[in-house]
Order: sequence, then structure tokens, then C-alpha cells
Amino acid sequence: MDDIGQKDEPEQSGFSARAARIQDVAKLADVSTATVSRALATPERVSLEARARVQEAIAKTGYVPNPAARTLRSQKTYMVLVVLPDLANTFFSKILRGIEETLFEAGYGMIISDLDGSPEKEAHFAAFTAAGRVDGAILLNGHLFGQSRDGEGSPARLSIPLVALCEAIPSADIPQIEIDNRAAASRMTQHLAALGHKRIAYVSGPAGNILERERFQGFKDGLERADLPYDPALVIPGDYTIEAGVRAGQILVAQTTRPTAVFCTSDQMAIGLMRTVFSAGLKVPDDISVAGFDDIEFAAVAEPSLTTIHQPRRELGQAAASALIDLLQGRPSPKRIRLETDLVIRDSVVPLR
Amino acid sequence: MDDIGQKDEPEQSGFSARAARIQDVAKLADVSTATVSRALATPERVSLEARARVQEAIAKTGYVPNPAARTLRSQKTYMVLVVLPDLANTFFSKILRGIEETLFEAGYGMIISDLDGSPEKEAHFAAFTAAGRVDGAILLNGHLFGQSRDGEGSPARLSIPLVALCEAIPSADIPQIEIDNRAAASRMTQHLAALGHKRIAYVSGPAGNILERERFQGFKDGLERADLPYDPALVIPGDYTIEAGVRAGQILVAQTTRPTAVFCTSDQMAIGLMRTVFSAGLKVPDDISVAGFDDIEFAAVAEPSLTTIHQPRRELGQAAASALIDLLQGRPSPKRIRLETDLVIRDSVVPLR
DNA sequence: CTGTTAGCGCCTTCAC
DNA sequence: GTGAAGGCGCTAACAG
Repeated sequence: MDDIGQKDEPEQSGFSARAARIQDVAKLADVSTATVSRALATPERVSLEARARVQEAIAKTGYVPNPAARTLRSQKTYMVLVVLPDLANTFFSKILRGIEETLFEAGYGMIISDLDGSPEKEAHFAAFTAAGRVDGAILLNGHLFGQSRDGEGSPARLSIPLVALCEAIPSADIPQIEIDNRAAASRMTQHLAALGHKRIAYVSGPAGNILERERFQGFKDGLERADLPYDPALVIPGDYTIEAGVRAGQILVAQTTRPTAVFCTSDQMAIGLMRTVFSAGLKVPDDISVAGFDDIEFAAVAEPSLTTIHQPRRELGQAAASALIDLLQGRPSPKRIRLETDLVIRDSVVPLR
Repeated sequence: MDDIGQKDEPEQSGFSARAARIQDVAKLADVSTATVSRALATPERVSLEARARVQEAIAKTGYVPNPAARTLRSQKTYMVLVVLPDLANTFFSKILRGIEETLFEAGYGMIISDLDGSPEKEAHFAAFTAAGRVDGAILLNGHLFGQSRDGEGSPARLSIPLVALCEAIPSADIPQIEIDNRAAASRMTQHLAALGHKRIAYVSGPAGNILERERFQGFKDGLERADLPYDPALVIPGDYTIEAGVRAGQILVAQTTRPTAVFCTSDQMAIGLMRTVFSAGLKVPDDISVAGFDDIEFAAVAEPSLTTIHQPRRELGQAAASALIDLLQGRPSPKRIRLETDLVIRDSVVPLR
């Protein structure tokens, strides 16, 4: 990453509408194309002198290797696919940034696939990886794709290095980067219990989701440790979205004997729920305490500010990208990484009076 | 070469360890490779019979064209670069989704570049496009990269089709997809004025930003139409972030003669500002009305819910992608598209009592 | 309508 | 340390 300077005009003399090729550089440096190639890939195997001439010629021509040709030859794309269920979900953006940063530093580009719950898209991206457009993939959607029912004719190229991020894929033997959802949920539940809350509602994630399963386990763990009974009637279904929070709030306010605290398994739901609770004339935290999960940017500025579990989103992205790069470069990669979460205490949860 | 080497694996028998090539399909279908290629690209120029045989052979082999080879030959990548200033900003996610959808339908992939204010990255992506890794680009960052200032003969080199989205680039002769920021800001200002507010503060975007320039003009337009004087003391600097809103709030509450309404030029700032205002013991909207801009998801569930300008983010993304695809496929493309905004009236703004 | 031929630009043995 | 040459897989050009 050296040249930034000469974007100027090598075109005063000629109509250089065409990009320089390795041949042009070779001719100008008076070496063979092989030497140019080596000067770029393995400079130590080229004499200092030749290297200098090549450098100069590259600078003069503004040569940039053609990636398609390079890929065709070397079977490497220096591209990584990031698969996520919903690009518009604010939870992912900081993770993406962490991924992008780390990939960028290692010279990889990032292609994003927003699955959007569409099997068609999933098939498309499966074909995409099969076609060798990417060297590896980071999966945020909790499952592998391209599992054809009978495997007939499915090419073996599908097996590129993969990393699971956030939503673990236990069945797959790939690096798993995540937080300890169960422990975090347990911790929050105990926090609420320690403040005197005995009737604690739980707003869930989507049924079957692995995060949901773990957080739900954690919720029950927390109750148990606090010697509180688990009451299924206090579980309200959700799916991590703002809208689910709004709906959960409606269910909540309609209840005759309301819980004194609600543990929402995403901040988005917590914020949506508080909205409904306010509209119903109740107050948070005076009438009901509300806790979230994720610590998105808006958690700190919500009204009241949200007590929640902090997830190191950027670091999660970075860790996943690092693990994948290790894999891609043949280095041993961590099998499983669990990053630490924090309980962030703000104003939406208060002791039961 | 250090791969798992199966050099002489007979490639029959249903499952090949190696991806099928066009030759394999050709042989199986008993046609030439050219016919296979045509059957894929221009089926109408291939006899029904041959087409059927090719289809069958493709199915049997699981053939997927090698994109690198295709790109090398045809000089088309079917990839589009999306350049944006900050991936972690929630404002962009829905726009990205709109872009992705439309690109996907047209068979294009999306590569995202998060500039993150880094000139180094910008140089990198300039080289990226120069290297021909993408067919076109959508720019959300308000300026071209890798281009010299003179509008004369320079752009011959890395000129791929471009589209400017949201932040217009007036100097560039490319399709511009945007909203009428000036009109929208004027409308909001007049709305506040119509409710009796006479001292209206304005929390700005980053200095020099084109959105900021237009919205600021709109703010002044609105004051003028409402016969209100423009008072520079009521302008608070910001940069569209939550944090800027928090800081603006601090400035606001410290003022001796406070305005009765604040127009924040992003929802994120409005939400951050309300946070500070609450912490200072004031009430929104009773003590001060607050308006936003963008209508992000959290605007509707903020407390109080936010009166703001709705931007059709998804449609903006779709329109930009469509315009770019037109360009890429040699069709005439719209020069400038301005999508409609809406004034969304919620609870954060009330008439002056 | 179909086949043959010739590269796209690069990397990488294989010789020297 | 360097050069010559073949070919990665595909499609465009040109015949037939």
C-alpha cells in the first residue's frame, strides 16, 4: 500500500484509456513478465536492481494487477462473504465494521449477503461461493447453506473456510465466535432478582434460534439461583425487533397481575416495549423495570436509559475476521472464542419498592 | 498447489472432487464449449434440442461458470462497489438493503467499502475500482475519489459508471439520487413556526457537507417564509451523530434564554439531545419541542416519539441501484432523481402555549 | 444455428 | 536470479 501520490496524468502523450498490463511494466523495466510478477509476490527472489526498475516502471505506468486474471490463475479471490440475516438491523452494523476493518488490513475485500429470510437468496449465495467468488465466509445467520437434500452433483468446492459469528453452529466443525449468552442472561436475571423483583417477565427471541435457546436457559438459570420459580405465563414471544417489543408491551399491559420487571432479550425489543408501556400510561422504571440485551447505541440515550448486557460488537467482528484469515492462510485458528460481556446498569431498572 | 492434490481423479461417476468446467458440460452434451456458453448467455440463439442437452449436462455436472474466467474474458465483474462514510450509522442500513435487493435481482453483487474517514482506505478503493474489480459504484459519501479536480480530460482512466446517492456531487456528471433537503428543512421550519415557535434553534450537520448546506438553506428559507428573523446564535454545530446531539443538548440547556423549539438535522442528534434535555430536568415537548430528520426506526418509539422528516431510504437505495444498472447495461439513465419526503408529526413537537 | 480458434492477464513450472 | 512458455476457464470473432 505505498502509492498514493501519482494519480496524475500519464496520458498527456497517449490516450491511455486502457489499463497497464504486466507486459507494459516488463517492457519498460526491461525484464520479463515473470520477474515483474516475482517482484510483486516474492521480492526477495529478485535482484535489488531489477526490483528497483520494476518499481519505477509500475509507478510510471500506474500498473495494478488484474484481479480476474490473478484469480483465474491462482484460485484465490481475496474476497470474503459475510452472510447475515438482516442488514437493516442496527445490531449488525458495528459488527460489520469490525469485520471490514480486519479484512481490509489483511488485504481482503468483503461481500455482504443479506439473506432477508429468502431461501432463493440463500441458494444464490451458495452458488456464489461454489463458483469460487470468495475464499471464505463469515456466517452470522446461524446455519450453513447449500446443503442440498441429496448431494447429487454438488461440487466439492463448496467447502471453503467458514467461521460462525454470534449465532453458533454447533453441528459444524468451524471456528465459533460468540459471547456466553447463557451466562449473560443468567446474570441479568439475577441482577433483577437481587433488586427484589420476583415476577420477572421474559421477552424471547425467535423460537428455535440458538441465541434464544441459550438466553432462555440463562434466564431459567438465573431464576433458579435466585430461588425464584419459573412461570411460563411470564414468557412473551418476540423476535428481537422493535415491533416485537411493541407487541410484547401490549401483551404486558393487558395482564391483570403484571410483572414488576421485564427482561427483553434485545435492546430493540426493550425500546419498543417501553414505548407501549408509556402509551398505556405506565412509567418505567417506577411501575415496571425494563432490561435489554446488546447495548446498541440507542440504549444509552433511551428514556429512561436502558440497563442492558453489553456485547463487544466490533471486537466480535474483528475476532471472526481474524479467525477466518488464519484459516485462509493455513494457520491454526481458534476453535471457539467467547468474548466477555458486561452488565451495564442504567436507569430503566430500579429496586422493587 | 499445496491443496489436496487429486491430479488424476477420473471425473465421472456423479461426484467430482473438482468443479466442473465448461468442457465437461460440452462433452457430456455433445456440443462445443461455445454452444454451452451461448446456451447460458443467449439461449434464443441455440436450438431447443441442443439447449435441452446442455441443460441436462449442467444439471448432471453441477456446473457453475467460473466468474474469474468470465470476467477476464468479458471484462465484466457483475459487482458493484458501494462507498459509504460510516457503515455503523443506522441511517445507511436500510438504504443498503434497497441497493442490495435491486442489484441482486439484476444479477449483481455488492461490495461495501466503509471509508471511515480514512484517506488510506479511499486510496485503496480507488485502486480497487481502477483494477477493474467492479463494474460500477454507488457513492454515498459526497465526493468522487481518485479524481483530480479539473473537469477536463482526466476521467478516462478509472472511469466506471457511477451514481451519487443522498449526498449529491454537483461537480460530477453522473446520476444523482437524493431528496430535496432544502425543501424538507424549510417545511419542518415552517411547521414549527406555524405552531407559534419564534425562537427555533438549529442543530447542524458537519460543516461543508452538502446535506448540511441544503438543510441550512432550507432552515433559513423556512424562517423567512414565516417572517422570523435568522439568529446565528441559535445555530448549534453538530455532525449527525448521537453524541453530537448530546453535546448540542448541553449547549442548549446552558443557554439563558432558551429557544422553544429545536430542529435537529438528524434523528440521531434529536434523540441524543432529548436525552441531555431530560437529564437537565426539562421536558420534551412541554418545555421545548424537538424535531428530527430522517425518520429512522427509533424515531417512532423514542420517548416522546419524534416529529421528523421521513426519507424513503429503501427506495433511495433501489433508485440508485436501478440507475447504475441502466448505466451498466448501456441504457439511458435518469440524470437526477428526487424522491419525496414526508413531514411525520408525532409527539415531540407541540404548539407553543 | 454451430464449431473452431484465439486470446483475456497473470502466475508458475521448467530450464538456464 | 532470470526468461520462455503453457494454460487457468471462458467468450468473442469468424467461419461454415
